[in-house]
Amino acid sequence: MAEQKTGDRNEEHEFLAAYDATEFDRPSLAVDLAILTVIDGHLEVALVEREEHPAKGHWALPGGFVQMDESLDRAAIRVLAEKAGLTDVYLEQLYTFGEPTRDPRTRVISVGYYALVDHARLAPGADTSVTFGRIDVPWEGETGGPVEAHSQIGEEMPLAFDHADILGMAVKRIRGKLDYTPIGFQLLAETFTLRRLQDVHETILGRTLNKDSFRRRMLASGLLEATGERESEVGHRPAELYRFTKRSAI
Amino acid sequence: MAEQKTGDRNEEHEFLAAYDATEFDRPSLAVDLAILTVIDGHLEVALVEREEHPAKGHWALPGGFVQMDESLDRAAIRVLAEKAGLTDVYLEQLYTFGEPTRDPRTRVISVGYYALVDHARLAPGADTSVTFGRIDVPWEGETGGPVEAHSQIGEEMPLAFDHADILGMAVKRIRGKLDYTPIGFQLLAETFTLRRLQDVHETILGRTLNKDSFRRRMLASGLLEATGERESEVGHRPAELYRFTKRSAI
DNA sequence: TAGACATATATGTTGTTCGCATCTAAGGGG
DNA sequence: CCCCTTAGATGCGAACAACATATATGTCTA
Repeated sequence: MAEQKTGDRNEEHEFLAAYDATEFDRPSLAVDLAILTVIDGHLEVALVEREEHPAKGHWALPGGFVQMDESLDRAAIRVLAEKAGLTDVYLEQLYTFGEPTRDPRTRVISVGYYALVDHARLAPGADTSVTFGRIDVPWEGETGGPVEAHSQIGEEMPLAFDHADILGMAVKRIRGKLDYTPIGFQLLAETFTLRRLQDVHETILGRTLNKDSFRRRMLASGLLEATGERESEVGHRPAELYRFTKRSAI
Repeated sequence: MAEQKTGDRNEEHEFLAAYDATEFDRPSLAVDLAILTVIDGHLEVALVEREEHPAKGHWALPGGFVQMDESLDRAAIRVLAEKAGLTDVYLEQLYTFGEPTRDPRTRVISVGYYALVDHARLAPGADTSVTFGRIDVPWEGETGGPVEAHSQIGEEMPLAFDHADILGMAVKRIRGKLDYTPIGFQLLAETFTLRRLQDVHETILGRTLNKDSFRRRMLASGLLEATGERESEVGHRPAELYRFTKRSAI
């Protein structure tokens, strides 16, 4: 990096003091979260029913406006805690949506995030206002496009604003990422069997995988370590329990 | 989608009319573009020297504020045309940068984009204010992290704001994308030899590739079609010229 | 004009990986 | 104690990658 001279520094300071921040029009800035989990062989997402206009009666991704002193990541973490009562989950920025008409109130730019969480962490609190909806993906592989959602009893859950696009982008992203990154672990408890991990992968990808190839691939990745323990009370031979070696962090 | 009753429509209309758009603080919103090309075996990026504070004397990615009635993509296309005189190039949203302190003037959120363009399209106009700098990538593979730039005669070109991070993210993205997507074509002219295409891939990836495997992979992808023509005046056996079959669009 | 030279293109060989099939292991339940 | 179910290991062939070698085809030079 180049060093600035002291004269430059003073000059810059004066410039900044005189700068008028209202010179340009500014849109509102929000984060919207696709909080994903796998429940009973289905990919599900946290949704909030809108009780006010606009899009009253539709379902929205949990979201909130970004405060002036917080980063985008920090805003996403805050929304995750406030709306879903979750901390320490896998969270990643997805894409930013900025069509001028995406929100009828005013110009709102939404930075989309997705989070992956073990469904077992969702039940206990029940202090959250979110409902989980099952995701219907009308396309194969990583084609991409909007998706829809329905409740566990089959009722449609129409999505508000462009949230079908955000959610579709999230599904596309994790499908792609699953091929070369071990994000499947994030959707499981601390220890799990290889079968459970494969179930998660199959649910996300929407297709069946070869059992042996999957085993080999996972064990060869060096990201799993055997705990030495086994599952119990399963009515058949118990499988080894594995743990994610946190080496590669998030 | 669920139908709204007429009563709901009127109610929503009244709500929107009364909505106060100034309720929340709003950051400025900009787009910054990493316009990438390959020149003489080097990955280069379009940079603009800052002649005013802040970061005077540093080099910045071409960028601009998003207007209130234009989408993010449209803003990026506009900047591409205004600053670099380019139209119809490969352009994709990259990541959004929103650290509160990334711009010392005021809170500025920047939606990063990257563009890929054949370097031959950059020379003729010369009506642009951009200079191309060579990218130094201090990491291997797809590790990620900030990168630096230097001029073609070896002078450092210190990057302004967090543009080293934006550029680093762009390099990481295209390295990853190159493995399963034919974006290399975007950096070449209409027709090209397999050798040229391989050169581009090697430059981007920062490592050599096996020639035969590369040939097979490219030809098997079904995205290339032979033109029947050959290069000429090369001092050795001329190679077949290929063309990108636009089937899969951008 | 013949041959050297450089690179494109084709062919072959080997090792790795993936999918599929088969076999054995180990728990629970009747 | 036998049977059922799923875990986990082993073996085989196809597909594919890297590496090596051989041949084709242009320019350049003596």
